[in-house]
Formats: sequence, structure tokens, C-alpha cells
Amino acid sequence: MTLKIKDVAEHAGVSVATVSRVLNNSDSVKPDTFQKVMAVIEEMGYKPNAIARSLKVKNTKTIGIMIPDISSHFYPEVVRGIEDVANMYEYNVVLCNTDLKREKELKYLDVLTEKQSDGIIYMSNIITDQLADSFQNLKIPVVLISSEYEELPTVLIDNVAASNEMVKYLIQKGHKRIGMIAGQRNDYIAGISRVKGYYKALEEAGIPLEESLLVYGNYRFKSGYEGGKKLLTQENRPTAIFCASDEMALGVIRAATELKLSMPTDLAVAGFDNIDMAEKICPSLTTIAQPMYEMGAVGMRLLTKILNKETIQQSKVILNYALIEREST
Amino acid sequence: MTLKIKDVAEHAGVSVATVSRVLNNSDSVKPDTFQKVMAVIEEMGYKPNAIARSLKVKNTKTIGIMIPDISSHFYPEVVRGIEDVANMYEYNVVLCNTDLKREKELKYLDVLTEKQSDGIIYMSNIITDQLADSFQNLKIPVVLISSEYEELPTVLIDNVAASNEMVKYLIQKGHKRIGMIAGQRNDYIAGISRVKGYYKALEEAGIPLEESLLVYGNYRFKSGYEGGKKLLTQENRPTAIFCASDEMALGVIRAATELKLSMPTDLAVAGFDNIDMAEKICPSLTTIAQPMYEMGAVGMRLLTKILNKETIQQSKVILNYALIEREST
DNA sequence: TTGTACGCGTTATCAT
DNA sequence: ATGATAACGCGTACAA
Repeated sequence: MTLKIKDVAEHAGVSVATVSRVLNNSDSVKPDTFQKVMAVIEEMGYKPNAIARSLKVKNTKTIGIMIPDISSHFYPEVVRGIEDVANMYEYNVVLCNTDLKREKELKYLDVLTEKQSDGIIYMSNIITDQLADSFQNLKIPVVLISSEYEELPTVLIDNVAASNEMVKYLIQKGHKRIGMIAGQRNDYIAGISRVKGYYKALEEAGIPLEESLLVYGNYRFKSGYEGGKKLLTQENRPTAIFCASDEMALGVIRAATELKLSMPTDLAVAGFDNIDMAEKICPSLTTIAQPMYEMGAVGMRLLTKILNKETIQQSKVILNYALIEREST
Repeated sequence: MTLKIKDVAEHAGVSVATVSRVLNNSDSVKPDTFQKVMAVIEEMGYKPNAIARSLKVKNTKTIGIMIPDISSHFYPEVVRGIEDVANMYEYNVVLCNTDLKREKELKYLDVLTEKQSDGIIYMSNIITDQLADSFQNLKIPVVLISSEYEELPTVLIDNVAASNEMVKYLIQKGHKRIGMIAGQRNDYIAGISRVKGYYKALEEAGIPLEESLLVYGNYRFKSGYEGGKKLLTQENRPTAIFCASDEMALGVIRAATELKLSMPTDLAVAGFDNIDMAEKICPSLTTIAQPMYEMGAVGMRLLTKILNKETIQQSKVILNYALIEREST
């Protein structure tokens, strides 16, 4: 049987109330008794039971992180940002991989609720109405990262502007036939928005759109590889390819290498995200840097504010991105 | 105020005991009443309070994962394996990034204890005696992954054999001057063991050891890059370099590229781990595949067995590795 | 098969 | 400044 507050109280010759007081150094307790109780706690190696405490105080200092898959790039860095500031505010994080499966999401929402999590951070670009419904019915606050849904608090970058800037940059480099490997069509943030920026840049430059230059992927390497093969084997191939994710850009680089195209002379490749590998591979990758760590940190900070019932001036936080020029263009 | 079991009981016209029974479908409850109670639960949208439950049943269905840094390669995949089987057994995981800092480790150990975690999975190659002490004093079970400490249960691969095999492979390829970028000197698993395998292979082939061909790094890209520069700029440079991690191998590839060496003709490079990028970069990387997902899954499975007090036949699980030949050699 | 009542380990209110 | 005690929401003997 593990030690309880009562055992400490008896050994110290005080009441449990007093022990509780020194534990939370609340109220006023005479310095003498404080010392005495502290000594006994040390000596016995007593550790308070946070579960019992939570039952009483109605918070658990625990939040849930819902992401598609921790083993996919982009997320670990964000999660690290979340955990670091969670840590500063004495929160723990429980990790939930949803694989974007509806049942898993709902199941986790249930479990997190039942375990009385104080809040939830949800990440992944696609939010269905049904899921949003569940969020609304939740009694615990939710913060979105790189997602958007009506009035829910969120932190992200301006995806349209970022992709627009990247395509403009490619145009300035002299490219006229610019292909794009886009994200998913039902993904407002990383899918639709980035295509929008691409279209906008071409229009502004007076370059006609060509349907055959736009293919869709799912952000993963394989889809980039396949999309790259498709774009590069057609007659009159593009001289530059812009990808909605770095992983897909790596796929394009591999495809180009197999086709004996050298970069950036034969082909320019640009990505999106700036995952850590972007600067490590050869050729290193020109890309849009999303402040991943910061997105996590800011998202968690926002959540703590909500949990503390502080007034938040803006519930949609737009972070800065940056175009990073490297060897691939 | 949120719903309690009592509210359900009143609405259903039964006692709280009965409601509790249908919730845990324990004991025997008449099908009629079962249905009735279930209906009320549904209708009211009642969700049990897992905290109160935990206080009573003395388990939380939550385990802690302690790793150095989720944003460093290798870990996300392992964590995914852990989470998947944790999920199967209805456990949740709380993620703890320790940065290998002693105070953070101890702090997390405390918090996990106070929050009554059912178990802990600890990952990171270096375990000090002091930390092991804390483990021993812990009342909750610990499983190690890719670590080793006396009798603590663990899952890992045979690092000596794996590195030995890789170096032998390089020798068979005709290399005589083989450099190595090793891990840390105080790291028994990924540091010392892999050097041991390297030495062994050289000795077995009758190749004399040369001190200048062995440099130490810390598994990260930068240390690989610097080590690579060092090895490749010395007179009579090695024709092959074996790295104790893929990240360091990527560093070597970058260094070699900058020195205008082409792979594998001028230089062969081999890594260790088989992180997902290993097959995506150019040249793709020859490496030792550690079954990362499986290591996590098996580790968690081991923990559930311990938690269920099942008898475990072996507390040290050695998993299979594989040498994967790719373009870099 | 169902209900009553106690206990899980805390915190917080109200006295003293 | 300190102590007694009632919650917190649930599971489970023990009774019925």
C-alpha cells in the first residue's frame, strides 16, 4: 500500500488539512509546522496522488494532442513545440494518432473527455462538419493548428500568400512552364489554398494556366514521385515544379534523378514546410518555411490562456512564413 | 455541472450500483434493465468520469513514454509502434521529452508517478546509475527500448553483430580503408557496441586498425558532416565510411558532395537505423534497418504483459535487424 | 437480480 | 494557525 496524506499527518502529529496546506503552500501555516511536515514528507518519501487531487479540483493538468500520424514529417516538430510550453505550464500531453480515421477521432475525443483532459489541440487540415459538431458539444476547449473551422481558435500561416510568393519567385527565375503537385482537393488549408496562390501568381504574370501542369498528391513522398514522373515525361515538360509539401518535393527530386535531369539546371524544384531534411539532402531544397515549432508553442500558449480564462485578443493567429532559397532552384 | 452516475440512476429508476454494472457490464444484470439503463445513458449523453474510476480501481490505463526528443529521427516511428498497441489494449500514452537532462527525467518520473501512470517506457541509450536507482524505487514497471540496464526488461537488436555485418559487407565490396563515425563513448548500446562490431570485422579480415579512421559524433547530422570533412580531407582518405546513424551518414554525404566526391564510386557511405529518408534521398542509403515500429510495439506489448502479471518468458527481447543495400555503396 | 453504504486520497469549508 | 469533516464520482462488498 502506498503512502497517503493521512500517514504523513499521523507521523507529523498534525491533521491532514495541515499537510495538504503545506503541500499546496496555501493559506498560512506556521513556519515551524511547515518545516516539520516537510521533513516528514521527505523522510517518508511521500508523493501526493494526483488522481485524487484531480477528482476534487476538477482539472488534470493534462491535454490531448490529436494528429494524423506522429511518424509523418512536420508533426514531430510541432508536437515538440506544444510539449515544451505545456511543460512550462505544468501540463502533460497525451498523444493521439488518428490516421484521419473518423472512428479513431471520435474514440479519442471520448477517451480524452472521460479522462477529464483540460483541453485538446487538433491538427490536420481537414475538418468535417461532423467532427466540428463533436468539438462544439465538447465541454473542453479546442485549439486548431494549421486547420481552420469557423470560430474555433487556430494558428496557421497565410498559405495563399506563401505559395503565391514561391511561384512568383520561380517566375522571376525565368521559368514560364511551372508545374505543381498539389495537396488534397478537400483540404482547404494545405490543398486548395496553395493551389490558389499558384494560380494567382501565374495570372498576375500573364502566364496561361495549363491543366496538364497541375497534378494532385497527398503530401507523401510516393505521390510526389509519381506526380513528378507524370509531369516530367509529358512532351514539353515543365522547367520548374512547385510541391505542396517537402516530402513530395523529395519524390520529384528522385523522379528527376532517375530521368537523368540535373537540378537546378534542367529542372527547378521547390517544396513547402521546410522539414529538417530539406537542408540536408542534395540538392538542398528551396522551400517555404513554416515555423513548425512555433506553431505548436503558440497553439499551446493559446490553449493555456483559454484554460486560465484570460481574454484573448485574437483567436486566429497568423504566423510568418519565409521563402528559403537553396540549391534545388 | 456535468452528469454523474447518480443522475442516470434516478432517470432510469434504478440504483447507482446497477448503472455501474451495466457500464462495466460486470456481474449479472437483467437484460431488461440493461437495455433500459443503456437507453437512458445514450439519451442523456452520460460519460463516466475516468478520474473517479481510477481513484477506485487504482489504475489509469495510461503509460508514460520518456524519450530524448520526439523531433529527432528514429523516435517518431518507435512511438507510433508504442501508441498503436497501447491503443489496442486501451491505454493512452503521455509523451515526455527529456533532452537527456537529468532534472527533466527526474521531474517526469515524479509527475508520472503522482499521476498514477500504470507503466513507463524509457528510451535513450544512456542510463546512469542514478537513474536506474530511481527506476528501482519506482513502484510502477519500466520497459526499456534500445537501452539496457541489468535486469530491466528491454527490447533491442544485436548492435555488435549488426555493425560487424555492415563492415564485413564493405570489406567484401573491396574496401580496405574504412572509416567510422561512431556514437557517444558513454553510450553502451549505440556507441560502444557499434564500434566493437567495426573493430571485430577489421580484425577478422586482418586489416590493421588506424586511429585516424575513427571519429566520434552524437548521431546528429552536424556531427556527421564534421566527422566526414575530417575523414575525407586527411591524406590517404578512406574509401568507405560507416556511420552509427543515418543522420550522420547524411552529413557525410553532404560533406562528400561538397568535396566533389561522387558516391559510390569515389566513396561508399553506410548508415545505421534505416530512417524513412534513407531510401528517399539521392543517393539512397545503404544501412542497417532497425525495426523501429516493431521495437515500439513489442516494448509496449511487453509492458502490458507485465501489467497483467502474465509470466514473461524472456525479459530481454532481441529483434532482428537487416542490412539493406542501396545506392550509396 | 438489485440496492445500500462505505471507501478511494484529496481539497476546502467551517469551526475552533 | 490548525483541525474535523463533507464533498469529488465511482466501484464493490454485503444485504436483501
